[in-house]
Amino acid sequence: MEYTVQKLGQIAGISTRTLRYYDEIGILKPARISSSGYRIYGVKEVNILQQILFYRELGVNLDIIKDIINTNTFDYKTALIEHREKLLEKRNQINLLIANVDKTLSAEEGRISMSDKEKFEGFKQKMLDENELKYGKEVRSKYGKESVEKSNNKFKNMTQEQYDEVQKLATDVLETLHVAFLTGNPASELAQKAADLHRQWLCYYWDGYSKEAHAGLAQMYVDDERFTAYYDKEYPGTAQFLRDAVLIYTGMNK
Amino acid sequence: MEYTVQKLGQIAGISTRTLRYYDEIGILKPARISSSGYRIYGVKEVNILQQILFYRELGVNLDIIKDIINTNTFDYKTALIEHREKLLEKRNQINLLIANVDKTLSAEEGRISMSDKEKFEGFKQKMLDENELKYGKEVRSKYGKESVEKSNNKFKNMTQEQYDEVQKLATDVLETLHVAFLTGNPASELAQKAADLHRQWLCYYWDGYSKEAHAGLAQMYVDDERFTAYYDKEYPGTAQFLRDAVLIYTGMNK
DNA sequence: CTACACCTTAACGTAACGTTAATGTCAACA
DNA sequence: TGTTGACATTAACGTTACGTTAAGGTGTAG
Repeated sequence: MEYTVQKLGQIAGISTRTLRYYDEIGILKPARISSSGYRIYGVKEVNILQQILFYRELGVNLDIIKDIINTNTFDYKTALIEHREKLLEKRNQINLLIANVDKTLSAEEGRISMSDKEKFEGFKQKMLDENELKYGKEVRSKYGKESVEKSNNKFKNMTQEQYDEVQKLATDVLETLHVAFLTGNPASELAQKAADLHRQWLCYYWDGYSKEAHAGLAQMYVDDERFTAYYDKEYPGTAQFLRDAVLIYTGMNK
Repeated sequence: MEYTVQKLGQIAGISTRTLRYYDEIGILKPARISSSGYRIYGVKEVNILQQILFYRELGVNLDIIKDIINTNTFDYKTALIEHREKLLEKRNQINLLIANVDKTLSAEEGRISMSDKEKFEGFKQKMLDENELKYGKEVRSKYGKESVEKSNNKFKNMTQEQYDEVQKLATDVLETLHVAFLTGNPASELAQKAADLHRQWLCYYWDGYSKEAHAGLAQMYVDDERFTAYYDKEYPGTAQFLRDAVLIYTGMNK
């Protein structure tokens, strides 16, 4: 079976230009050149091309693909694992970009809702505002405004007892956390208790609990200095400790 | 406050080349040109530059940024929301790539298991140990031991009947495929039956079935010559036929 | 007056091809 | 045999957002 550029291009689903380019950069040379100067590819070249396209689809750089196919002692598996790492990194970058866009969008909304704030009154309302100010933006940016609004509604409908319970939970979390912190082990029973209390506390604010969101918030406690300051006030390092505990608690620690 | 290229570049954290380029493409013109031809920027330009850099950080194309800052009737919010969509799409693509790499890696193991299986029929545990020795450490360190153990347990817990069923399914897939192949139509009933058998077979190896992953694997059968060789052994073209059938079966054939 | 830091324009290089442009080749048909 | 149309070839510019020389003019401190 011999193929010209177009035939090979057709069965492989790529352009003739691509084949010429691959010839040019030495990634796929034709089996031979016809008397009239045509590129003629054979079965071996088809297989190599399949390899190339396979890696290309995975987003691997052509230079590296060149190494892959030129090195017969190539470690296929290691290469894929390394490539996977790169993809994860890329995804993280995009996640960051998304978070930034979200933040911007919610900040924009924040400005608009500021004018609506006159409607709000009462101490619960004040608390809400504070909460909003403190956590709204970040949480909103991460999990969408819907959940935050749900949370606000939930909070507005709290009874006095429920409200007291929340306050108590908040201090419980902190106290348990501090004692656990002294043990130094975020997997310890006490630390896990703290993480569980933290989850309970959260559930007063979030309508739908999810491990991912919980772990994400815990990570934020470390990333955002305002949160860090709150938890580290008495014992520096507590925020990080809480994050570790929550990661274990949620099973999100890889 | 007036700035030359370098001063502005320093406070903005960008190169002088970038500023000249922005001038060149008309995205940021200096306030005036000094008698000696130097670019002189003012406060207004600093603000515009901040805008530019802000959008740039979000990954927005310079052409679009140009529109944004040149159009006073520009709808920032819509633009950002659209940009967000694009980012989400990109992330999905990367997720797909990651999933493909993962499946490739695990399928690779599956393939090795298969060839070993024939040799060591009846010695499942021994094979498990070998697998563990060869790949356990590496995969475990990269992906956490959980998934590997899941896979092992799944395999270990197979009854003899289940094991036979897998073997039978594998040959069923191949036989059905070969007969269907002669019809030449991957949408034919028989070809779809083969795709379904293939799915059943897969489900013995994959913990969570998904159309995307199934289609991805089928594509790999065409892209990777080792898989191609397996399916094309008797009738060349079978791998591609299976892929087409699976693409139709999963509805991923656009 | 001389360094020396700073400014300028011009032009090539990057990754992976797409897209003309100008021209040669092959098979088929009148 | 001549023509047509589908194929092939090389060459070269265009794409993004600058980095990197190169060659030369300007401003100011010593």
